[in-house]
Amino acid sequence: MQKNNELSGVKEIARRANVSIATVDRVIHNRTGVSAKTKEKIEAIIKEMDYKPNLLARSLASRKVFRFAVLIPRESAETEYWKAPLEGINKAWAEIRMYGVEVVFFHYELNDRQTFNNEANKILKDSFHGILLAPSFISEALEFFYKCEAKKIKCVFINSDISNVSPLSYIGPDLFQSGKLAGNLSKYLIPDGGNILIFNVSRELGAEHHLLKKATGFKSYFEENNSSSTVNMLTVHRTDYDSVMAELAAYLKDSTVDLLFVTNSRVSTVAKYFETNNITNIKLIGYDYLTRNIEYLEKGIIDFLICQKPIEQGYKGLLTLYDYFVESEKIDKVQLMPIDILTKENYKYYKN
Amino acid sequence: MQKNNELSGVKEIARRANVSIATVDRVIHNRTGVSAKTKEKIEAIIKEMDYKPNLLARSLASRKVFRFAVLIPRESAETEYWKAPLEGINKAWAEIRMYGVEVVFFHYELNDRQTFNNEANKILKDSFHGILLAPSFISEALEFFYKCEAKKIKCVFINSDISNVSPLSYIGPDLFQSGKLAGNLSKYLIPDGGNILIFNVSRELGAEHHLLKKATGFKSYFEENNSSSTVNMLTVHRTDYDSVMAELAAYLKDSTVDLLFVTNSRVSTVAKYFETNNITNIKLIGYDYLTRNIEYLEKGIIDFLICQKPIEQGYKGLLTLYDYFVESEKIDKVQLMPIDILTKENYKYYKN
DNA sequence: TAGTAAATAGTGTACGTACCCGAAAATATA
DNA sequence: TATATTTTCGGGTACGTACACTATTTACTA
Repeated sequence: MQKNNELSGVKEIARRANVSIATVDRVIHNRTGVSAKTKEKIEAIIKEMDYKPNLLARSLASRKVFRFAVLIPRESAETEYWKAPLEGINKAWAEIRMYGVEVVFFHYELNDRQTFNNEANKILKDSFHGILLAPSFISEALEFFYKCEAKKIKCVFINSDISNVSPLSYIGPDLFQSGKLAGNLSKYLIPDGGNILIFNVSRELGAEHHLLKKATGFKSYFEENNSSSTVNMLTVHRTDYDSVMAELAAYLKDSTVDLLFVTNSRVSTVAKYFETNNITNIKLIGYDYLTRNIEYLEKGIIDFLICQKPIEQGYKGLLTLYDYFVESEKIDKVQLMPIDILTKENYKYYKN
Repeated sequence: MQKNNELSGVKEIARRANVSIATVDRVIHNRTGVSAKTKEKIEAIIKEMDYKPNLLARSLASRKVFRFAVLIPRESAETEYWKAPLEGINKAWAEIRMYGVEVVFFHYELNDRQTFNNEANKILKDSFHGILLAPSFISEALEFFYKCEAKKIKCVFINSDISNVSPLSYIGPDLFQSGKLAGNLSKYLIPDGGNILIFNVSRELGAEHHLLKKATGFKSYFEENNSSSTVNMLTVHRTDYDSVMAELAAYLKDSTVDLLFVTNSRVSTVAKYFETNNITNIKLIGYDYLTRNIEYLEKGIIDFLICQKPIEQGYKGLLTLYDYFVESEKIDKVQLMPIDILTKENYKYYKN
């Protein structure tokens, strides 16, 4: 069996247009050096043939290399979350490296905004075509983004977005809706009229903006449905177990809570507290498919986990840069991730 | 910026081994015509260099074509379900056709097992390297599978599996667990001790085996949890609205039902019945992200939809054949799909 | 109108691999 | 030893595209 030897490709275009391959090449890449007349003719033929360049041959012949930087938090002792996007990025890289894609990784600490600046500056000193970043710290990320724009470097955001700014694409959850879904799920856990606590656990204020979006979405569910539930919010600026425990204990001493919504992956910290103190009457909703969280989901201490495909975010993030540069495709400005619900019953089948 | 001009590729291997490129090529594809000594030497060098062939160049230079047949149900007036796998297949094909992949489609009617045989025979008369099929009718599919095995044609199953048979891969849901999850979801909808009805809607008995697996899984949840709920099952061998309606009405006249579990995408038919008859006190769980189902999910008539990534099933199905033949990768025998839960709140973000 | 610069078009090689074909070496047969 | 066979290997071209380099045509200047 043979590959389709139908006349196709630049050679056939050249033959039909009575020009050389090089001329066809010129109009395809719309370079200069072709008269308007021939250009028009060739373009017509290309359209008529519905010519699609052979990407294999193209990238084989091209000596071009695209360099992408990745700027995301380092996986921390407190949460393994960022392992997932990294895994997705590496998977994508493996698929496209033969097309001439180079990737350099830069990691900052989620509880230290200065490290973001350090890594960002390293990137700016080097030379990259595109950057895949998690803009955890709004003002720092914004500053960096503008510098990139000035240098004509394309950015793709993952995990959380920044308002009023337009990267090549945002790939991640709709944070508001994600929170709203959490609110909705509460109706399956407790009757209306209960006491609900939104619990934010985050060291850096700047990295917290996306948690607040979730909280807002969560609250909106109750407002829109004229719920008689009471929804309060508590924020802890420490992420270690003892601090979280202390703050939570203090709160629970004065107030009754029927359902607790943790706005990020730190839900396992709360679950651990519930477990050690034998608290079984508070329903618990949180985020992310992490081993520690799954453990508590399995045990029934966490009732629902909401997940947003972190691996896929990384995977799509790098592929988006690739599509833009190598395949020069038009890119969706926003690529929202699904809002997945994990329970004790279905988590085994989840693909992060 | 230039591509890595580090010495790599067959040329470098040939240089190091003091042989020609052709000889290296011979050992790579372990063809005959190379002395044991040189073969050994070249293999050592390949290992040492950790040589990875450039797939682009390989497939560009290769004149090989792989022909795959796709044998799945035609999208019917009653359910658009099979549009989704088809979409996934076409997406995958678009990505790999430049690697020399040909795909021919064959469609059978889900309510007529004879059409399966007709199409299957067409496939056997032609010449294909691999087949992607939905083995809806067990005995017919089994017969076809054995004929393919005899002709050394590789098969990939999607959507439902057949026991005691080993295709190249099965890509689809774990039907038992899927049903079990549905059972679990019931606890969020009705208190324990309720009356539950499993409802199968399927014309052909043979195409129903995977529905029964779901039903078994569903029941197992109640057994394992020592539930006091009553679980009955009803099967209708017509798929048109009037027949379904009649059967259901007859059943409901004699029995009270608190929750109804429809084992396939026909749940919208039931929902329509509920809507027109203003039945609001029966919770409804069903399958698949179809426009009609989503409509009733939005309206609150369907409470949960379970989805199993039909598009991805098709996508992965074709890619699996491709990986096996073109990239000669080792293939996972079973590729289970996630069991996704859709509610009114999160369906908008679902990727089928 | 020659002479020159600018615009336009063509030729040829390279990318990394596959594979045909023929040459050389090794072995077998006479 | 001469010839025929077989085994082993190298040369060279092709895949479809990119691009550097060269050749031709056209337009412009003096």
